[in-house]
Amino acid sequence: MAYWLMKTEPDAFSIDDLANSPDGVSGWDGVRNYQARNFMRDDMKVGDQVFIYHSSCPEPGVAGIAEVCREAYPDPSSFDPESPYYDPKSTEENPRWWCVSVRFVRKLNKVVPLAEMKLNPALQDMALVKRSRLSVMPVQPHEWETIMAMA
DNA sequence: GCCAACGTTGGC
DNA sequence: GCCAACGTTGGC
Repeated sequence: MAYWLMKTEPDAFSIDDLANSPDGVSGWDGVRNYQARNFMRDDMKVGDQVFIYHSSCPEPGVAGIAEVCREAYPDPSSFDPESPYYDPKSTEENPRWWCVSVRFVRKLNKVVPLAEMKLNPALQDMALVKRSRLSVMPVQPHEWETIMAMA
C-alpha cells in the first residue's frame, strides 16, 4: 500500500465537500499536469492512502485523509465541452487525461500547516516543501508518519 | 495583488 | 530541437 498527497483549493472542493459527497466518494478529475496524471494512471491502487491538502487558502496544509477506491479511468471532464477542464485533444478512443476516485476517511485533528512542515527536518525532501506545483505526489512512509504525528 | 517557479506553446 | 514568450500555480 502506497501513500500520496493530492492538492485541492478548499474554495472549490474541500475535505468537507469530499466528506459530504455521496458515500464520501468523488472522482479526482480536472488534473491537467502530465506528471500528476501519470501517478494517477499508472501507480495509484485501490486502498492507497491519500493526504488531502488545502492550497491557495488562508492556512495551506494537510486537512485530512482519503483512500483510493477506484483505479485509473479516463477523466470524464476532458470530454465535456461545458466543463472548464474540457480538452478537445482528449477523445474516448484515445484519452489524454485520467483520474482516480477517492473515498473520505477522516479529517485530521487539526490542519497541519505547510509553514510547520517546512520547519520539520524529516519533511525537507517533499516536493510540497520544495515548492513544486505538482498536484498529485507520492509520500514516503516516514513522511506520512511525521505528518500524522504533527496533527 | 505580487511575484517566483516552472510547465506549455509555437516560431524558427 | 532550441528557446523566448506566455500562462498557471500557489505561498506570502
